Amino acid sequence: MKDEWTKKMQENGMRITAQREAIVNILLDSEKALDPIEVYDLTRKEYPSLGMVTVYRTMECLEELGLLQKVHQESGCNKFLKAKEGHNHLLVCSWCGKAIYFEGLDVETQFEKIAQQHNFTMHSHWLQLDGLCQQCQGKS
Amino acid sequence: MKDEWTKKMQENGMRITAQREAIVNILLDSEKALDPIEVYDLTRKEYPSLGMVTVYRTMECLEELGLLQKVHQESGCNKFLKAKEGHNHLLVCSWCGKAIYFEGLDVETQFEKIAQQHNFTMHSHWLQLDGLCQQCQGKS
DNA sequence: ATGCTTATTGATAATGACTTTCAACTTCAA
DNA sequence: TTGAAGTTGAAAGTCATTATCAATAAGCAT
Repeated sequence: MKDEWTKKMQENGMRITAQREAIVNILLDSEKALDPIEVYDLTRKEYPSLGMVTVYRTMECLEELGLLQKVHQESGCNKFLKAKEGHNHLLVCSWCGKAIYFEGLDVETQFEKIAQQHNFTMHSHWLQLDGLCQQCQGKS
Repeated sequence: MKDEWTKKMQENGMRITAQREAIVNILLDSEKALDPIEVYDLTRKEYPSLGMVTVYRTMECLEELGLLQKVHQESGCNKFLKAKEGHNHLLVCSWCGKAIYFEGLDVETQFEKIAQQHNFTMHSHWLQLDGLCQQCQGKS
């Protein structure tokens, strides 16, 4: 997965720097969506001199390359999760933030139908289930 | 609808002021989700001395009362739409912002099933279709 | 209607997230 | 190895949102 990211970054003219590697490692390791400050704090454990600006810039690039995907939660709308191609259906734990892409739901056709009924041309949809994962049940 | 809002506001100890009435009018009239600045600008046409802070506070209260619902869009995550009880399925025009609550989709059971499969207890879900409404087709 | 308690208002200041700027530094292709 | 071009981080700037507080207004009790 890291190779894939590195490749895509290089292909798009991005240089691989130590800072970017550290940031990418954090993002790839995380099973929850992270905002820039969280990434900053986590990454500085490995790379203390890292600047906040670098985090913003790197995450922006990674999103543009489709490697990161924005996740909106109660806890913030600036959180990013490693993207999973063609899967924008998410199950998110509202306590710990753990995010799981799920499949096995065949609703796209129904979505299209709804859109047509209202004379909309649909471009994208967004489906997110919020709840508590097994570890966090009973905590809220 | 306005009566309903006024009633709910009063029941919860909120006083009905001219400013709040003006803000509520704007929100009830709008067929798209608005952010605080948009509400501020629109409302000042009727009530020029209105302060930004009042907009923030009023909208916050209205959200707490369940009269407003947050809508996340590309254009911002601080937009609010008049809520429709029990309907969190939205069709949003990505050009003009027009938002329509839709029904006729029976997916809650499937959502529950997905959650169970991953040992989640689901609390809420969020479904939004983004596209272009009839008037805006061909504009983007 | 009148007064009084208490919520509300808006100007101002403060905060906090994010962006811009720029000189020094690093990557990587030649 | 060298140099052009991308990258970095400190500092300053911007913008949305929040806190503060004295003045004001709502609405209840009289």
